[in-house]
Amino acid sequence: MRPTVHDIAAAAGVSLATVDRVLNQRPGVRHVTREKVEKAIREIGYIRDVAAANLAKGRTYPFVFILPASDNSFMHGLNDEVRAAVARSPVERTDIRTIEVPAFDPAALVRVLEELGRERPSGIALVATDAPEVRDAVDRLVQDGIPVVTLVSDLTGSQRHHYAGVDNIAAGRTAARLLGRFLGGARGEIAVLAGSMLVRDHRERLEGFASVMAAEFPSLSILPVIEGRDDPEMAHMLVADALSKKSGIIGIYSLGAGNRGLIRALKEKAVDRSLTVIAHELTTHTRAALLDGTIDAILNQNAGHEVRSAIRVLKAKADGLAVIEAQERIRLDIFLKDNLP
Amino acid sequence: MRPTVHDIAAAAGVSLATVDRVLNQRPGVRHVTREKVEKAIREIGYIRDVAAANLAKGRTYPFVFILPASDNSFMHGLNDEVRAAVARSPVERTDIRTIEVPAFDPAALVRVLEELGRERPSGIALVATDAPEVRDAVDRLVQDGIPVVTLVSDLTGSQRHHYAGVDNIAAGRTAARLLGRFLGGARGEIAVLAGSMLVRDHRERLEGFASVMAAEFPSLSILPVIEGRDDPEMAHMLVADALSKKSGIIGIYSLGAGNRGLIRALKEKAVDRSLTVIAHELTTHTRAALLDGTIDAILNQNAGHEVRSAIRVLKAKADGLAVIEAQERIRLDIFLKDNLP
DNA sequence: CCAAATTTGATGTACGTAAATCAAAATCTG
DNA sequence: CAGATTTTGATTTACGTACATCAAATTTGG
Repeated sequence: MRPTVHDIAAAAGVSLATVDRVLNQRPGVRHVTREKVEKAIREIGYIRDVAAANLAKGRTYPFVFILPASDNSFMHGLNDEVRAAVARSPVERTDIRTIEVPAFDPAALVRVLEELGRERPSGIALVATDAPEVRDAVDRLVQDGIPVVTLVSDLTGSQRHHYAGVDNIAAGRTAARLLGRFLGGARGEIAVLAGSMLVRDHRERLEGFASVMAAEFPSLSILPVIEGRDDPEMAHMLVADALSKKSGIIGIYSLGAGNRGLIRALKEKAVDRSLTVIAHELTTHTRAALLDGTIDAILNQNAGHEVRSAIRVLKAKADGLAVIEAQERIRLDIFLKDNLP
Repeated sequence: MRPTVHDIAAAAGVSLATVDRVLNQRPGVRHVTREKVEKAIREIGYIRDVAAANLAKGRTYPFVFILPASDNSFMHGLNDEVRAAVARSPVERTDIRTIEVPAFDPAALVRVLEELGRERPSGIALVATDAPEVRDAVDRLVQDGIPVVTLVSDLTGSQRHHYAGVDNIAAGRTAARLLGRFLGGARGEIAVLAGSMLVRDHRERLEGFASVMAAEFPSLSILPVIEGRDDPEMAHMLVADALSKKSGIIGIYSLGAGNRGLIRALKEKAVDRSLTVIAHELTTHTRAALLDGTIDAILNQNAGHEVRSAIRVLKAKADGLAVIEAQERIRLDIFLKDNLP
């Protein structure tokens, strides 16, 4: 049987109450006694039974998720995953609330964060808009002792405790290599469709993409970035326009959302041309496009994993426990038409 | 507060004892009463507090993992992951034992399975060698009510409760598409290195690979499969030999283990040739080869996820609970040099 | 050395469920 | 309808930890 608090008490030659004081860092224990108990804990290899502890505490974790109000499949999916987590709340002892804020609007995000500073939940997860004022607001929360994790998009130079999202520079690099290799040694232009250079994940993807392109595929040149604000309508218009004007385009990297519009433009404009297309985020639309050959590869981040990871990290931080970074690493999925889930 | 057994009792107008009898399917409850209680459970939305239940039961799950005694990095990694799971045993209330059996030896595997049939652990996970006698042994265990999951390699037509591994046909198809597209429209021969056609995962990878190759990349022809028995020495010898004799080889698909030998052969024999190589399993060796350009892509199954998934499934089966198939799906990782973890 | 302050011990209750026991009530059998 | 059988109720203990209370012992300061 695994050792219990009673075993520690016996081993250290103190009472249960003292063991409890040491374990839960309550005051009123002399230094020497505390060390004696800690030694016993180490020696008999005691591990707290978390289930029993939670049961006794009856603790619940009030968490808040701040999500952008974007009308694209990825954000809808993220929303669904948060709702799924809410559904698991009774089992996980979490109490999750979501707040929607306008997308790409640092001021609105800051207002919500300041409001939460007063409310003091056990943890906050946010899809960050990368702006100095947001960073400052997050840093204030962290200074106040509230656990904060960024979700999907990180916050430059902030003190946030953790980032639950993919390595976007690596994602961009991967996209470049796939595109470059799929195109063989062909010569031509590559169009890049992004949401906004205001969000860090898009900037980073572009950065990674451009650096590998420049270093390893010199026969391909990148056109100025098209910013579609993750909006299908806007993306459609801009891409259709680019395809009409530039006949040298042989590849497209769509690093943001709003792929519905991109796909529509491709089907209208590029039936005669054979474009190689790499897009982000697996949705109903990108999936269908991958299967029918409109898109050649999809890079994906699993929203469910991100949300679950964020919750695990927030819990750990709220309890002052360590996070196993390797376990919380979010993988970049690469989907071809053959390995779709 | 979430409802408890007391709330059910009150709602159904019966005693706690009766509720307990219904919840834990103990005998001695009239049909009408049982229905009354079940109705109350549904209506107030009671969910059993698993933590409290496990605490009360003090139950542990004796599980057995049967692993092949193969000297390759992947099996070593799998072993490590099982050991890591053993380390987590006290927390997870599992009691995991591992048994090593000679690789590719159905008879030895059957002997172990029959032995376990007498011992009756709470669950068995095995890396299956795909043979009829193994299938029969597994089916007997299943008939006996012992939960069985296959790990990494599945068992044709058996009654095993679950398979914790990747979709190997999809893996082979993915490898074919990557190789085909990386090679552009080039014409030439593709060598395939496998471990043994005795294990189902290798057969399936080949099947998927060959079908996409035939359908979509007719300019590439597949050479007869080289069987290296997942052994680095043997793989080295066979690949070196093939490279010397066949000058038309422009690509290699290594679908099994023993990649150390393959890489050594490539570095010795193919310095002057530019081969496109796709291999399975991310190990120290394949990782280095990917980074230095000897290998172009690595398909990987995360052994840690497979082991943890197997344990979750065995637990669920042992408790007679449902498995969320979507959650237990093992993803196929695709690594280029840019997205290595 | 005494009083005050600090440290430690002893003990009990709670969390939600499992499981057992024994008594009481209801139902069935002939 | 008596007696046997089945069903139900009431109650208790246990799991391992958290947390609170009060008393006793020890240490500290003056």
